[in-house]
This record gives sequence, C-alpha cells and structure tokens, in this order.
Amino acid sequence: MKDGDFFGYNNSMTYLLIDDDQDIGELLQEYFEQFQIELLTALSPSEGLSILDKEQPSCLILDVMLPEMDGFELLKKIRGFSEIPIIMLTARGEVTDRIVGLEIGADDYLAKPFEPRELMARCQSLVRRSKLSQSKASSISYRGIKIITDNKQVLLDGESCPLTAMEYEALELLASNPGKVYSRDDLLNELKGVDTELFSRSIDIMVSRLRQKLKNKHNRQYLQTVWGRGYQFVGERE
Amino acid sequence: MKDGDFFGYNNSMTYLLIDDDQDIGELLQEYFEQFQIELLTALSPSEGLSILDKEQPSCLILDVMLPEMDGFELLKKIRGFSEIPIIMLTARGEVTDRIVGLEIGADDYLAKPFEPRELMARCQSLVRRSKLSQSKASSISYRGIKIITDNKQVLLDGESCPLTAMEYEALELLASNPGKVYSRDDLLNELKGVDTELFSRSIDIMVSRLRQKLKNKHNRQYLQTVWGRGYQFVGERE
DNA sequence: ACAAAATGTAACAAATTGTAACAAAGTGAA
DNA sequence: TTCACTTTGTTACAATTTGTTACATTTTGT
Repeated sequence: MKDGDFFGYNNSMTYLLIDDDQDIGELLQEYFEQFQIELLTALSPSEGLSILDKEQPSCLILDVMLPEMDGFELLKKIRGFSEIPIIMLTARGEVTDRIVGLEIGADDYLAKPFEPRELMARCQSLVRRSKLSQSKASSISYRGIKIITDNKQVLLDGESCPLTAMEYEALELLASNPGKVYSRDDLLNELKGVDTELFSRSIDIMVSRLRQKLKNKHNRQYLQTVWGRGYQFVGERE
Repeated sequence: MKDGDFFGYNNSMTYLLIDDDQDIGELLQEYFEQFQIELLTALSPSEGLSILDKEQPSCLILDVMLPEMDGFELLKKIRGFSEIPIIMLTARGEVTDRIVGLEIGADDYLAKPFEPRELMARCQSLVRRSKLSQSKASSISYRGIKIITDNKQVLLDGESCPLTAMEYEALELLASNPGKVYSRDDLLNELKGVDTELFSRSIDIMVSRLRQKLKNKHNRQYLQTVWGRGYQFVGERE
C-alpha cells in the first residue's frame, strides 16, 4: 500500500491559507506537515488567487481581515469560479461576520484564536465530504436514458420520468451493473431486505411497470429478461 | 463510513484496541463489558484500520509495539483522517515514546503494565471531553438550498425561508445524512424524545408542510418518500 | 407440435401516504 | 388575565404505491 493512501483517501494533499499574518502561516504549516498536508500560504488576495489558479488545493482557509479587499469580497469572487471547500477565520464574537460568510458561500468558519487541531479537523471533515460527493459517479448515462443518482431522478431523452422509490432503486441497481443478471431473489433482497420471502410475482410486476414507464418514442428495451435466471440492464453507451 | 458521519465517531459506546497480545484484549474485553462498553480488538495495524473504517469506535487504545509498522506510524496515519480520541500503551520508562506520541497526536498514554480500571477511567475522560468539543459543520449546502446550523436559518436560492422549530430540526437531521432513510419513529424520537408513541400522522403532516415551504421555483424535491420505510433527503452537491 | 415451466400484464385489492380543513395547544403582548 | 397569532396535532378522504390473482403469452425440451 502506498504511503498515506488508505481507504481511497490520499492523505498527501495541499491546502491553501490566505492570511496576511505570516506567523500563523508558519505555525500551521509546521503543524499540518505532521499529517502529510502541504499548506501553501498567501499573504494577499491577489497572491491567493494566483495560487488557486495554478495549484488545485483541496481546501481553502481564508482570513476575513485582509489587505486589498476584505475576505468577503474575495470569498464571493472565488465562489464565482470554484466549489472548493472554504473555511473562514473570523474574529471571536463577530457573529454577523460568520453568518454573512456562510450566506455568501463559505462552508464553515472558525473564530480566532483557535487550536490548530480543530482547524485541521474541520478541514479534513470538509475535504472528506467533498471527496465523498465527488467520488461516486453522480449519474449513469446510456443512449436515451440518464439516471441522476444525486437526486434519484431519471431522464428519458432529456425529459423527466417519474418513478416510484422501488422502481428507481431497481433501475439504478440494474443500470449500474449493465449486463449483470439479477435473479428475482437478488432484486427482492436488495430492495426489501435479506429476510424477504419470495412466493409472489411482485418483482415481475414491478419490472413490467418500470418497462412501461421507460418506454420512450424510440422503443428501446433497457430491461431484458434472461429466461430462467432473471433480469438485466442493457444500453448503448453514448 | 456511514453517510454523513464525518467526524468518525458516534454515541454507541464502542472502543477499539489495537494490540498484538491477544491475552490483554480478552482480559480488557471482559472488564469493559461490565460497564456496557464493547471492546473491539485488532491484532495488527491493517486489521485495526479496517475496523476503524467500518465501525465508529468512540475511543482507540493503541499499543506502541506492533507488527507491520510501529504504533507511531499508525498513529500518524489515523490522525490523518480521524479525530478519534487515542490512548497509547507504552513500555514503562520509555519517556521519549510518550512525548513523541503526544506530539504526533495521541491524547493520552498509559505505561504497561496497567490497571484496567485506570485505562477505563482515562478512556471515559477522553470520550467525555471529545464529545464536548466535537464540532459540527456550521452549514449544509446543496444545489438551491443552504442550511446554516448556527442560527438555524435556511436559504432557498439565497433567499431566507422561514421554518418553524420542528420543521427546521427535521430538515437539518435529514439533510445532515442525505440518502439515509428515517422512519416516522426515528423522526419522532429525534424531534420529540424517545418515549413518544406513534399513533398519528403528525410526521407526515410536518413533512408535507415542510415540502410546501421548500418548494422553490426550480421545483426540486429535497424530501423524498421511501414507501413503507420513511423519508430521506436527496440533493445534488454543488 | 406438445406440454411444462416461466414470464407479461390487466384488473383488482390492500397498504401506505398526501393534504385540506379543522381543533387544540402554545406564545407573547397589552 | 384576555386576545390575537403561531405552531402542532387530528380527522377524513383522496391519491399513490405495492401486492395478488388470473389468464394470456412465450420459451424450452421432448
């Protein structure tokens, strides 16, 4: 196993700090280094923007009090082109600062003075979250059909195709393993739980209903029967 | 890791011991059991990491002497992705061991041999402290919606959306574990207390009202029904 | 071709959920 | 306190989702 690479998280990553106080930067740099995190530092907004452009840090720590322009303005600017996780550093007690910051698009804040460890915990938390949301494919696409797993929506030729919860889950399961044959037992277990008994035809009926709803003008048959074994999804990749 | 569980520990009283001496594990397991604490044991770093990934113990007891890699290296790795309270077990007299361990990120140490009772006391104390300082992210954002937990405000497309206390709590709960299905019982317990009986449709009504308030121009459906099971939050991360 | 097994689906039934309309409980001000 | 207002719960009924039955159709082996 590669050093620092567990569970798909690559710990060797880069954060960016924009703060005009050089001391804080050095202190944090040292602390973060223990955890194999490289902390880039920028003393001004312009320097910060230029680093953001060149590197792709996984997290941004942004002081509200800055020269040139204030942190809020910078925050707004950055949010105009990037979805990077952002933690604001505010002065203790400035409640409105935090709220405004969160409203503008920060993901979290920390009041000064703070424990390096808490800052890191919050950074890690944000980074992990953003990685989680990036890591799974957020949609499954085939010619004529798009399954958006984020909000569990299905588009047929671009048009929304409303499915029931069970129908959706079945479709997502089948479509995420195209060509794999799922027996009625498999499907029941995945959709209802392991202890469900199969006496009935409920799966067949569900597939039948799903097929009707998925029937678009081009008459594609995404759900195919594998006689004696179950069902499978087939579709052309675009 | 469970969805939405980013700090990596929860309320269930489970501890994890990583130590290659099986006898100590069994001894402690028995002792901790008296206090309704489940002690998971791992004999190697890799086993420990895999358990850490699957379960969310509230505390980690870590022996410095281990096969594969030494305890310090493991400690460093774990601190790279988790803020779990960690107690190191060191050999008596090895002062530098303790110092290095604490610097790397351990929270406490105990010299071998030790009294189980003392170990437990230290664990309990750490867990209590970590629960106090456990920091929640101060905002939850999805496309079109932002939940600011600080002042319990909800923004829909940047516009404030006033909710009642109960509506807000329900939304925050659901949104902080997107995709997790909460039964009506779960929701009642979380919102009203454990001893509330469920004869009524009050949760359905609340969800219905919440949906109406959350209905924005883009007609996103953040709260989805999972037929026969409950409700879940779905939303696209931005 | 035939029978047996497996599948498709219409039509109905049962369970679950959505929500309007009203009732009760709580909240704060005068 | 009363009163006006907000929040939460209940009832009742409509709508939706899922399961069952029944029968038609298809597949496969002989």
